[in-house]
Amino acid sequence: MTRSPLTREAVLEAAAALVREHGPGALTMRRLAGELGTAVTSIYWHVGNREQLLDALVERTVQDMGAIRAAGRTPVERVVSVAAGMRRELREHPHLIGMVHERGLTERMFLPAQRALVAEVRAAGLRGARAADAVRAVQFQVVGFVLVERNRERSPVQSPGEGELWDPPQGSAADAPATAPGDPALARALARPADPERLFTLSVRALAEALLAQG
Amino acid sequence: MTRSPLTREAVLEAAAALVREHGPGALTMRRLAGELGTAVTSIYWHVGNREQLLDALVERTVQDMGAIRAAGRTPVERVVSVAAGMRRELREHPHLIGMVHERGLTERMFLPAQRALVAEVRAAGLRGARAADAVRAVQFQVVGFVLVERNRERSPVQSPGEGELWDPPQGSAADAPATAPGDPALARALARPADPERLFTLSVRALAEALLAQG
DNA sequence: ACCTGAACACCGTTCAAGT
DNA sequence: ACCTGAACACCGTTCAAGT
Repeated sequence: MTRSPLTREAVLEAAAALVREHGPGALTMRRLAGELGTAVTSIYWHVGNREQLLDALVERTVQDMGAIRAAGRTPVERVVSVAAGMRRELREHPHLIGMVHERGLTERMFLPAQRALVAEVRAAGLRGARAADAVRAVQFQVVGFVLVERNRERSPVQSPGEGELWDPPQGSAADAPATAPGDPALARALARPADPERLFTLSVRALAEALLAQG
Repeated sequence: MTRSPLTREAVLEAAAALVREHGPGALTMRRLAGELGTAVTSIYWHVGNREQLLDALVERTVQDMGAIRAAGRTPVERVVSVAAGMRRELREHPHLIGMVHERGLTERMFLPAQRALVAEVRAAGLRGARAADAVRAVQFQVVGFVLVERNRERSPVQSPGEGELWDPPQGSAADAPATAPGDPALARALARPADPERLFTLSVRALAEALLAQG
């Protein structure tokens, strides 16, 4: 029953499967060895230590990420479509995004998207440092949004606090300004959980509108 | 040499110190016990398991966070000042923010800031669901930005990829649109590392301008 | 060149036993 | 009510030894 000889590629494949199916927490060297039917120590020979294994894994999926193409008529709509594409790609790799983030590779991951954003920003008439700022603002916005969003999904017991907002601030100092006097629709809207999809589009569009208006 | 009896408060204090000085990774039950001069198992009696200890720790510092007051003349400037305050508070607890984030408490952490934002958004004339969207958009923007920013700081080997953007896309398909034809200032700006402080203010101001303009 | 088991230094957690 | 040590089931990593 000699197994096919272990390769670096096979190790990465098994590791990726483990992460995909059971999350990054399930990726232990010993469990991986079990999955591969080898001794733990063999893995070290092929991919170095655990940290290097994770690096390779991340590198791999970053390169697998597809290009992002703009769609829409106005530059603002095209920027929004690129942002939506970035978000979609991030969300398609729910486990990886955290690992990419921890490794500081989020920007490299979005080089193609950056290229697309540059084109749109220039089409809107922005040049030089101002154009660069606009591109970066959108990139930060998108990545940041997805990070917050993903976290929100993982721990759904978020909203209880949001209701308190409308009770009198009991323990707090009296210098807290009175807010939302007589706007029950606002209060209700904030009490409801946010619709991330809508909020995302709305935010990116607002940001893009303001930034591109300078062109 | 009988030590003063162990209390829940003492455990939390020691744990907080450990995190503050050596990061969350240093907070192990055994090391904590060592620091306190007790058996590991005593900790369990006082605070439950490690997860509950972290919960309590986070809860603690979330409540310690000060109120945030708006400053400035226009609603936009006042929103920007609140956002800056949120960012400052987050950055003052560099280790905690990750823990808060993982526990999905970021929003609760910012209830006072939300109250301030509601006031400004209403001052700009927004009402109901539209006002709620504006508030949430800013909140997401700020928290997301700080998350991305913090990650960037932790792994400074980020920029190498950004240079590649301006080389001909060698391996990539020919369908990649040509970008930034003849804008060396843009290329240079994107090659330089971003100035987060500037980018933050710029982004929040742009977002606030567009959102508040609807009022 | 590739794979192995043994060993080291860590983890979090449970539990029966002490006072 | 509070604290303890022993024990269990895990970790990542090193290393000398095998083929």
